[in-house]
Amino acid sequence: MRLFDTMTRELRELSPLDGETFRFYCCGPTVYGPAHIGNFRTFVLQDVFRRTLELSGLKAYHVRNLTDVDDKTIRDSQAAGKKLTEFTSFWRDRFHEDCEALNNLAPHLEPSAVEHIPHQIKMIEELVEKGHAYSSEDGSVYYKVSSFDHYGRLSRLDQRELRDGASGAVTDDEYEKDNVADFALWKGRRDEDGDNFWESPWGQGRPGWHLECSAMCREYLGDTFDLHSGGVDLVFPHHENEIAQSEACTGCKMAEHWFHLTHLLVDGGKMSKSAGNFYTLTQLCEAGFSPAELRYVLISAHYRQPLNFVAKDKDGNENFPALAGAKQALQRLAKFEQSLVEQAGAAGARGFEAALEVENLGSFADSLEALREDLNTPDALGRVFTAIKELKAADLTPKQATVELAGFRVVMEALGVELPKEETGCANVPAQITEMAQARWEAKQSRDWGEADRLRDEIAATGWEVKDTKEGFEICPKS
RNA sequence: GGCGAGGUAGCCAAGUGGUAAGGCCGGGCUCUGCAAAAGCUCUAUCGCGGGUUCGAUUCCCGCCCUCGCCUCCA
Repeated sequence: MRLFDTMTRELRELSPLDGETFRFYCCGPTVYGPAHIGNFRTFVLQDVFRRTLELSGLKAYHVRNLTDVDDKTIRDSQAAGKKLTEFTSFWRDRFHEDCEALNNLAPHLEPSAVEHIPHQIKMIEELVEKGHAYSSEDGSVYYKVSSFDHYGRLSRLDQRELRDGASGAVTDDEYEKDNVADFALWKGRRDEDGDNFWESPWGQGRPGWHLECSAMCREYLGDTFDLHSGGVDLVFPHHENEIAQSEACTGCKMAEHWFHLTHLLVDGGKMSKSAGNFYTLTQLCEAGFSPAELRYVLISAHYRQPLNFVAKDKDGNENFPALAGAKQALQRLAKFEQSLVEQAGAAGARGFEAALEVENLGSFADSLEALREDLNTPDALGRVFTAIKELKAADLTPKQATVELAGFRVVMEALGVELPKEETGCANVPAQITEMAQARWEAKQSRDWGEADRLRDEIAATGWEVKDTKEGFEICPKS
């Protein structure tokens, strides 16, 4: 499989350094609140990446950390009057629930930052010893950027003119740095941190953000590993700083490949709480959409392209046209799968494990190929629908249908798309409504159209909708 | 100011040096009492101006516009 590499700015073939297992690290969430759909664009596409890798026959080892100690987790746990770990484990669990709902495969390993503070301290000691870090009077330790020749390579910093404080995010605990570009490895204890401090050779304090990833990568993936991934915003400074820390420490190239995912936009602009366009999975589910529908939207654009999540229609109503479209598209995919099942004469296997076994993808080979070429999810999706159109026109033998069905399912597994189950009406229909629907059915059978339509209107007035099917009728909440 | 991405049908979104995938919506048709569902089908010359070329949406130059990032935000 080929993938764009941020460092070299070119598509590169992926092959495991150790010849066996492709080992990669994804920067995980900071667990201090609900993850938003922008976070999930990244995590979902990383998941599609991992699935594609495995379905291509490569063995994968996926590590994704949890940032469960930093200034925000400390601040918000204090505000909530909770112990740090109690606070972060709550949000960690919510994150896991969302990931599962979105059908993301769990990473093989999910190390937590707060459980690796000794590893971080050890690394800082090494950096101080090698002259790449210095401590300040307040008990903080900073990385000396000027000591690392390659600093800025990933983000092409040498070509930039950094505008001091352009992001408006410089915080006051950065006062004691020698140079603005230097960053904290260790931060001295502050009163407002409460119980959240750890002992270190520089006194009590807390770890800096960038270091956790360097320490955990080294611990679980070694000095050099295959690929490192995260959102584009992490290119600078986070990944730049990770490289500086790790490579200054080990003397080895940290990662062979850098995989960055472009942000999601909402209605053409940046998502933010203040703009009122900050969406979580829970909110979208409450609005009547499913996680699978969100996933479909999230993979509908190429990962190096901004994805415009349309939340408001042209009249400004927040009714999520993008998700409504996804609902339709998934419905069609499900119908198609069902028709193939009928033609094949068997239900067949389904699921990621089963997909790994399939070799002949039939008409869907192109789609997997599209994923293998720089993870082109929209192209893959387009090819799926094109194949469907052709297959519908064809007269398949049961054997051919079986092959196509298996191929189709492999691609759905690669994308991690879960198709909606065939709906057989709604479970919570009030008895009174069911009786009316039954009466309408009887009127209809006796060809009393007037009465049948009258009853249907009457039912509609209560918020329910009767639809006829091949065998009879079904009742759903009116949409 | 610097760096980066991008401007393709009503919306979303691929792609290519030889006149542009796919999805949603919408229109038409078929089917069924009607409706719904389903099936079939229709809808663009690719921001603007130059250049290179037999030929550019695709390459180069200029311009306009949008979006993101610029030290702890996926």
